[in-house]
Amino acid sequence: MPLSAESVQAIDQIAWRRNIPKRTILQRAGDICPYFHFIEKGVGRVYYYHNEQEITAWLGFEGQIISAIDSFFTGKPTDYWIEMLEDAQICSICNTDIDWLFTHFPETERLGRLMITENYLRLDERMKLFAFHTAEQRYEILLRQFPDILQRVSLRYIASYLGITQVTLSRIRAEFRQ
Amino acid sequence: MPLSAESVQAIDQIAWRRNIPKRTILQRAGDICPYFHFIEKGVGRVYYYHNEQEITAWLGFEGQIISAIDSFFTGKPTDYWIEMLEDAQICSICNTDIDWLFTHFPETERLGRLMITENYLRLDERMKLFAFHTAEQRYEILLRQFPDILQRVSLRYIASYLGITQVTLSRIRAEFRQ
DNA sequence: CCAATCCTTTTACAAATGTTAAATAATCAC
DNA sequence: GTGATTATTTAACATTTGTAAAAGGATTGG
Repeated sequence: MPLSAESVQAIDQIAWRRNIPKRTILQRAGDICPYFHFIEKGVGRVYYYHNEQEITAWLGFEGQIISAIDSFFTGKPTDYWIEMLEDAQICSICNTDIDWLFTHFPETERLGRLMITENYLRLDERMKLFAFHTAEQRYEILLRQFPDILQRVSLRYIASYLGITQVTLSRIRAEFRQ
Repeated sequence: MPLSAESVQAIDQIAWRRNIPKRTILQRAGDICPYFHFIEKGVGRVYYYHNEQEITAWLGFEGQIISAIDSFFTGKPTDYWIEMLEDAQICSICNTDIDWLFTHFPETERLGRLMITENYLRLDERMKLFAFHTAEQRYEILLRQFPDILQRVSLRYIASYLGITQVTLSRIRAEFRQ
């Protein structure tokens, strides 16, 4: 989507680009100024605790956005942690800056709406994946979607992202090898 | 959110309000101009076919929006059917009219963004419901959320919405009666 | 290189949910 | 009201997934 030079300059002003090493925690649960992070390089995971277990809610790859998206929208402290799993290059924008941007450069509001819409559709896909596919089908679909995921993300995070235990994932993989 | 008189008038022009009887199909799979329907009275369900079975993807009550929301956003033909389960009062807006509205009345674009955001958060809730709760917990939570749902929606639709078979739902209900 | 730690697989068993079919209950059309 | 249809429950059995514990592999820091 094309933007005017003024809007682009404004985005440049509020965006914060940087390189960060593997295992950096991009965001901690409890933060009240959540960022929206655009991944230029690297893989990250969004997770939170449920019954003292880490649950991987989202995996983000190059060209995608990774964010504690509920908190980003509501302005309340987030329950999510965000960790980069590889050395990464990240471009972040704080949500108060986003509000400023939308108010002063109305055309960016449309961009924002379209980005939320895109995320909505991805979440809708993920919802259908859970509602109507077995664990094995979800694993196959994930591999097709991200062919290099096995080299980049450890199996316990993948299991958690698929909503199954590591034991079940191991069983599925054992089936596959036959 | 307050809107100017001009925006309100424009919305009035494109909105289509009407009463429809129980069992009316609001939208058929394959349609290419999907509507977004605001429910003023009644209950509706959004469903689609998966392995020749009807799957209830969404239930909508008074004050909520019901829509083949993927198609509404993408402009592609929808796979969803929408049926009202009670005599209902509906206010519908076509997505091409929405685009016109957003372009000519920029303040409505913010309203649109906030509405999508709200729907995103609801879907996120539903996602977590599936990922981290048993069928029994999902049923309890649904009853708390919509206390009159048992009088208004038949159990097979509820089972489908919860992502379980009718048999499993019956078992859960039998447990409850003890 | 080695010990410690973390990651993954395997095993045995338990619990949850699905499948099929039949029985019962409720609703609808005439 | 009555018969037909639809909705819900129950039963028996199969399958999937979870839990806990142990064992084997891989990785890391000194």
